[in-house]
Amino acid sequence: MVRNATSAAVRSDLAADRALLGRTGTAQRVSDILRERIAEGYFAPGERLSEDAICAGLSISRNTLRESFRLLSRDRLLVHELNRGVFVRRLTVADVIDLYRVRKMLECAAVREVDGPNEDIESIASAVQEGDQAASRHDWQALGTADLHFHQAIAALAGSQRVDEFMRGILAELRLVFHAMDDPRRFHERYLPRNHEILERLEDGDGVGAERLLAEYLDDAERQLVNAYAKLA
Amino acid sequence: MVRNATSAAVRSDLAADRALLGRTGTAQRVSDILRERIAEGYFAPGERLSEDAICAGLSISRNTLRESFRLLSRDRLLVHELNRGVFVRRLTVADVIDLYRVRKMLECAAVREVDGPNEDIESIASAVQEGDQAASRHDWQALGTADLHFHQAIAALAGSQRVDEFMRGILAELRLVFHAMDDPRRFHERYLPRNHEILERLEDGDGVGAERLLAEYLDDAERQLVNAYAKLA
DNA sequence: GCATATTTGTCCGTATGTATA
DNA sequence: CTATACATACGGACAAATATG
Repeated sequence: MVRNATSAAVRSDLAADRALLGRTGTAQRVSDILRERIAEGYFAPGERLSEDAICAGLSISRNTLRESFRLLSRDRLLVHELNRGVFVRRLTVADVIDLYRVRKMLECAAVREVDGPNEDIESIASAVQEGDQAASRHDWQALGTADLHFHQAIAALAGSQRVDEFMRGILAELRLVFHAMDDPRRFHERYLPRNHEILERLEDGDGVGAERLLAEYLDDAERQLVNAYAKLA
Repeated sequence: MVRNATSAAVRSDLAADRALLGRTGTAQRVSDILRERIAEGYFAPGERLSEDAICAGLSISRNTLRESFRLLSRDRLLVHELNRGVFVRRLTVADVIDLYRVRKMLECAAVREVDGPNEDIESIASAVQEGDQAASRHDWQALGTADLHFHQAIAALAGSQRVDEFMRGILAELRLVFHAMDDPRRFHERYLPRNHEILERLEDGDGVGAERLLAEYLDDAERQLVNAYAKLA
């Protein structure tokens, strides 16, 4: 009986894994855990991740953990130095500039095509709403993630699975930059009203107008972020 | 003496590895070998790659090979099915459309910014020249890769390391599509003169003119490729 | 539908090489 | 220079899933 119940619980876990197609089990699961830890800043940029320590902590083998490390290195969240181990990525100012160059290309191209009602705009609107609620709660962490959701939704206007995935990676890297800064409040707070404006243009079907606002937004954000980041490095 | 000479030779190999920063040794090397085999069509789309067979063939352990598989899966060249193994990716028509959507976004945005002399245009010119030579040799395989080099150089105009890498992946996927087709000649041959035209515009600093030609090029190529590919699937 | 062989998933132990105190 | 700690890579083992008869 008990054995059956346990077996059923395990089975449903495996079924859930199977649903997410690429799942290979442990390695993928572990990489998701580590990705989360990195995203929330538990592992700081520059920190070295010891194989033995994490193996022991998560009760997995070195081989499995190494597979997880590979996945995260591929996502640029970890850097692998030969015979030295893996470290949480520490981005340079040049990286920040590169990230914003990519964002300008993708996000601007995505909004420019908008010339009428588009159902994908709903997810942009809900990201803006998410930001409003976070701001009213004075939850600046949540405001930051709402801003990322906003721009992820912007990129999704392109309607390309690969652009979506690329953008996810870009924003995950950007999160590393935000974690290196002390005060996320002032940074994200300033841009909330501009997200509203961009949304309005899109809802009016004015893609080129939205593009202009978005380009200004990204230039300002890049300038401010580079200034703040250069002081730390 | 002999021992010293051998040691020196090995050392220079390792030094070369170290120079290419991300090198982690065997796994990376093996993934490069497999990537090459896939690119040249030795492993056909849909084919399963046996762990034992490749381990034996390359004289490496399963653990190392599995790390290589991870790397290639991350590049979308292999797909990993749980408890079934890895297969060479087989792209759908939707994938082809997605790939061209990305190309239009990136390549058009890259050329649009050109408004004057640019040293990066040299590599575009040499790719065109590479295509001319391949065509004169009637080497259609080489013509195909020259075309890919051309578009890689186009994307490089953006001046972003991440865009370069993304584009490399996009074009590697596209190679899988070309391998599924029988006659690469007619496909690539048609577009060589258009590459010349685009290059001329860029050398004249006419970015927007180049963008228009490039957009037409990509639309035509997509249409033709989708038609040919739909017949196979 | 069942029993088989094959293949993958995961883990362990170890020998070797590398970096660092 | 030595010693310690760690990463790399290998080979073997067993369970679980899949493919085959």
